[in-house]
Amino acid sequence: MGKSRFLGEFEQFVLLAILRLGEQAYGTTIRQILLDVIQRDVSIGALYTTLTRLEDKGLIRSAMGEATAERGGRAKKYFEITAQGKRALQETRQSLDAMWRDVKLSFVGVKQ
Amino acid sequence: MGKSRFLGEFEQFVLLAILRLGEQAYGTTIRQILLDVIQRDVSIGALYTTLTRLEDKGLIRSAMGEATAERGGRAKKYFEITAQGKRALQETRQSLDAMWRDVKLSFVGVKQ
DNA sequence: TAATTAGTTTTACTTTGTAGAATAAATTAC
DNA sequence: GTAATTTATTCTACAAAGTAAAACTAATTA
Repeated sequence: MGKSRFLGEFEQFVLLAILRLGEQAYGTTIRQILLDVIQRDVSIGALYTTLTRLEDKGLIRSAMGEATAERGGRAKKYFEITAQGKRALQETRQSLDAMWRDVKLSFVGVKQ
Repeated sequence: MGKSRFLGEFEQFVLLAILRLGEQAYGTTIRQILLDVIQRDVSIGALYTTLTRLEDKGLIRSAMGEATAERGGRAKKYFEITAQGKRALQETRQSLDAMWRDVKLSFVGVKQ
């Protein structure tokens, strides 16, 4: 249950990472996607803190996976985005788009 | 002097508001643009806190305007974005775009 | 000179971002 | 069969960013 109306900037990236990972979204893979796609190297602890908070707010849900590791390791906790999470993501994006609109014009001297 | 590498979500909106206001960017007008464009109603105190922090980080600069009020009121403090601020804004945007790319496909059932 | 008006600063607290260490549960080597 | 190794999550603690409300400032006008 979140009283805050907006997505934090890192929360946004985590939600997007989960979306693009689909079935394969869990701690390690989410961290890796962030590293691959936007070169953002966050500690795994930092990531889990955010995941926990997103779940508390109802923007994602999780389910423990089978303990089917090939070689050692404990069970994975898979995440997926909720309808509310998608909505939050879209609203944030729309606001950003609205603010960027026309601004481009004033952006002289900086490559877009 | 900012050690944190990323723009906060509200910081981003404030920078964009300043950009689109051009010469006319000061407390009241920035607040109003946020309200008009994205229906975000933030207290004036909250806004100034963020403006101060953005300036400390070198993302914007300010200059006191003449005390040319038509009817009462003190001098305005005008803000403008620095080159560093533009860069930060663009980098944030590029990261967001990169993360959104392809994700659209998995977005079934939600209107874009 | 007291109201009024338009604007900025201060104070205080909540929420979000972040790392590092601790813990957990499985597999394999001896 | 137990000690290492591996893969993963949880806990703890603190810094940074978001936010409102109240205080303050400096003009103008009645």
